[in-house]
Amino acid sequence: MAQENPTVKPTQAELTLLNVLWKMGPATVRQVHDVVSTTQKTGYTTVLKILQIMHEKSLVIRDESNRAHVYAAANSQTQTQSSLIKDLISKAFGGSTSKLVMRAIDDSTSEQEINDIRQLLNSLEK
Amino acid sequence: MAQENPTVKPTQAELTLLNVLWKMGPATVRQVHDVVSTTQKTGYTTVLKILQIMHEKSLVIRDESNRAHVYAAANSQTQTQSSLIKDLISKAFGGSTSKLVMRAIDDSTSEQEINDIRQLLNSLEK
DNA sequence: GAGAATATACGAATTAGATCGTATTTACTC
DNA sequence: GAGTAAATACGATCTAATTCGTATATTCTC
Repeated sequence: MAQENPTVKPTQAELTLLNVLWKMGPATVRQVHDVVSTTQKTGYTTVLKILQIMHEKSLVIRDESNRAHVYAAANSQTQTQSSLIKDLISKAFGGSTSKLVMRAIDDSTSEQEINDIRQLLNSLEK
Repeated sequence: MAQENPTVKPTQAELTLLNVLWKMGPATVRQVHDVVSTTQKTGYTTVLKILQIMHEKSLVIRDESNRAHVYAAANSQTQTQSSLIKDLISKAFGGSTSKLVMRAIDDSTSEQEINDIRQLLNSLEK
């Protein structure tokens, strides 16, 4: 399952905007800003600038056919999650996925989460 | 299981040095540098500086009783791994541990890793 | 079509991370 | 105790991330 592009790791701020784009689908700067500004006090031009930088990095694609450009995530949420996990595993878990999984499970507190994981594992066993 | 300190998230370079300290135990700048320089071309004073900064941040403790200070990780590897996972879960998995676990398992490629995880799950079932 | 509203573009300021050179201090060695 | 070796301290540079102000361009609305 080779990655098409070398998968640039998004920064903190970039990830925040990607989360919005994954949830909403393609959106204008204003739409993205409206969403993020409900939880953060981020200026409109800040969101614009970050999206522009992300476009340079090919983290997003944009449709410039209208005055208000429409941005969309270039990579799927799943792809991005995978590359972030991979990065963490290599940097902090000596490359061992099972160590990360064990730690994540050990840390699970909520009963709901534990049940979810259990089901996940059951479906894996067959 | 409350955290004693507010758990500062180590940076990339800091994590590299922490990995050495966790493996070697308490060590001098020179010892740390000797190890990291086998895989990277990092200057001695760079390692020194980063350890000093980490000391300010309380990521490491140091024994100054001898001329060559002896540094040790302030938090366990397990603690640090947990906080890094927690951070990733909140930023990229909408707070869902099971989603992260699922993604990690889905991405597992090596047969060995898959077996390790399977065993981990079996031991969890009882 | 003048003016208001709204968009992008651009560049500056700030902060943090990473790197390293040089200065200074400390301790051995003869 | 003079000189060398080796340690820490300090500060400068460079880059990247983040933020936002201002300039400029476009489109609506009367």
